[in-house]
Amino acid sequence: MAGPPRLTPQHPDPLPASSSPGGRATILDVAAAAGVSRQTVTRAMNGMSGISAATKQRVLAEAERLDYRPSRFGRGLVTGGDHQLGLVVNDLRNPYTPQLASAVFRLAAEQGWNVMLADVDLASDADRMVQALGAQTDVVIGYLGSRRERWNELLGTVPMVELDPYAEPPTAAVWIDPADAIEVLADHLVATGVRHPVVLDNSSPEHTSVRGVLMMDALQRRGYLPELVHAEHGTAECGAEETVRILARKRRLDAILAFNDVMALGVLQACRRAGVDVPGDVRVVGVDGLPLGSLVAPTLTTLAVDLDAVAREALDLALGMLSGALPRQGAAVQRTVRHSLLLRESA
Amino acid sequence: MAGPPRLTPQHPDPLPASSSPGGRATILDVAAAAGVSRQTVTRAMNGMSGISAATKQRVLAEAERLDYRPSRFGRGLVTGGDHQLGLVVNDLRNPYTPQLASAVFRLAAEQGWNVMLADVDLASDADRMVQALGAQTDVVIGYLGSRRERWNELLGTVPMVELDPYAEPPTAAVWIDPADAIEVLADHLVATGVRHPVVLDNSSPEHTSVRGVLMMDALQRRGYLPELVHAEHGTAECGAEETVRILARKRRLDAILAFNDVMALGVLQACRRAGVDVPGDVRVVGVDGLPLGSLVAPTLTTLAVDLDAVAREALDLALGMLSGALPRQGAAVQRTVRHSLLLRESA
DNA sequence: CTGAAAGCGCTTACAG
DNA sequence: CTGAAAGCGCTTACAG
Repeated sequence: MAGPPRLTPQHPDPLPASSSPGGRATILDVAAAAGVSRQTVTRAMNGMSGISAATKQRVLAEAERLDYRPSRFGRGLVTGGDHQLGLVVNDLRNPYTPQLASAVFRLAAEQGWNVMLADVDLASDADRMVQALGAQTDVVIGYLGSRRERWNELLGTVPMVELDPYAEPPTAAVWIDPADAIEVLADHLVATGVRHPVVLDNSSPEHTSVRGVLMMDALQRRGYLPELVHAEHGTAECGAEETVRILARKRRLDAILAFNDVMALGVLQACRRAGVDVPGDVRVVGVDGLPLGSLVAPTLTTLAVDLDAVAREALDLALGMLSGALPRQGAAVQRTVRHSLLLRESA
Repeated sequence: MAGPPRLTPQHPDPLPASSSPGGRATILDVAAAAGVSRQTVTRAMNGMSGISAATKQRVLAEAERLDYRPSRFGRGLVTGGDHQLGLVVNDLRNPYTPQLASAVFRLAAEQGWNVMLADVDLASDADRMVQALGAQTDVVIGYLGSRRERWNELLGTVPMVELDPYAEPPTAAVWIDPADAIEVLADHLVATGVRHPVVLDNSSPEHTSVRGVLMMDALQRRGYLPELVHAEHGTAECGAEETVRILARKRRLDAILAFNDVMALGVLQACRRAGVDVPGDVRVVGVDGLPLGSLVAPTLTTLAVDLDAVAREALDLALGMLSGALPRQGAAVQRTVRHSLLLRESA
């Protein structure tokens, strides 16, 4: 009746070739160590039913001893995993960036999406970061600047939504358009008696920014002869330095239109230190509408943009492309969000 | 010589059961559609060598037609995937947060780590976010506050490094300790002739913050009878509102120590509007050392913390635990970073 | 309560 | 240049 005696006990799972010499412990290592099958390990690790308290405890102890952590890839492969969104930004320390990122995070979370962030401004290996982002996410949103073609290549099949493109984009994009607000602002400057405005652009002499061009044009069409100043960085420090130079050079000057709010904050600071009254002597205007602008004195007049709207449009495009409801090219995947003049004290 | 004729062409890969009705196309769908094997699809998708231009083009065309994107799980399972770090923060719109996040991102990127961010402050489903974060990352760093026990459970086997714990933590942690700087500050207040300081805490009457307690204690030991004011939120608005109340109530008052820089900015604004000179009438001090504090007038004196150091210690702990060089419990996985007094104009 | 089987979607050898 | 085989680490049925 009895068959030949089994000399070796039947092992529930084949022993792993080597118990991970160098690599992480796997579910089979734990199973072997605890003398159970891998699905019993799964039950213990995930708090599932159908396992005795004693077995569970023994498995968990072995798992801890082996420093076992389930692979997110193995698990994701079978469970499907979560939806993941990549966000490319330029410098988290610029107050604009977290304002945008926060809006994206909030909306994404509402839809059950996780967000991975890549700050490519301070990165020496931005290409690697973008590629890694693409490898870990289902869709990428962000500021791509002049590197968008290269990054679009790097991202391969991962759909991309560009924010604030500097020129007609090859992919989906959300334009952030200051043109209308600039017209309103120019009218406001005329109405308040400005005579000699300066545009403080964040750009190089070879390449004026789009918003710099729009500002100059709107002023010229109203009969102004505005000066255009190029500042290398869009920071408060740079804004302050350029303002010191401008004030030293120009006798007549009664308005400074800065490229963004952060630079305008530097302008305000430089004026304050030079004893120049804002808005009495010089009116100052920023762009972005950061809450920060209402913390300084005088509070900052600015061309505000609704970053919640930017985030909403971007996510809408991203999810639309993913679901197949939207194409991945062409006019159907372009949206526009416009600035609006936010009058505070500085102009 | 010739064998029996093959009536049906040999298919390189078995046809997928159904060409993904509802799900995403897989590599087998593309292989079938292009009439090649899956490894040829891999070659085409990943720009590998060993594939003819014609085949590659045909495969890529089919991939595009089927909207095929390789699964990051399938790929990660075999390639090992990247190292991924989770960061839990409280509110990206608070300027402190991006400053910290930026430091973590920069250091993580230097070591080839990607970062996933979860902002749990504005989230209704913070628990789900933390769990999702744990599922996608190898280690989690962050501000956990009173929810740290629950989240530690949720994270399961994912190691955790708590930042700025409010009390002795069960896990690895980086303390951010203002005690020394507060002593230096208190001496400074004495030296500059302050008589009637107020501590503006971000807390409830039932539970004063650690730093509030330290401030009160340091002042009392120097013979002061400081008043403690509880502000509900750590925002500029709240700081301004409380300051208005304090100014209306107290005739004698010559220093306000705010819970953080952002609140202190609100204090400065309220003083400015009330015609109270800072630092002439009232000295104002914040905590954090945000760059922002040097953009206002007067510039903000503050207890600064080196967030690069915080990020460095946190990453060091995280990577140490992951490599097994560090235990996952106990004193060995606790670090401390101290504030220091940064004297600017407001005190 | 526990385990044997199958399979998630990919890539990396290896063979031709 | 192309394909057959094996396997990454896990979970989900299913069988006992």
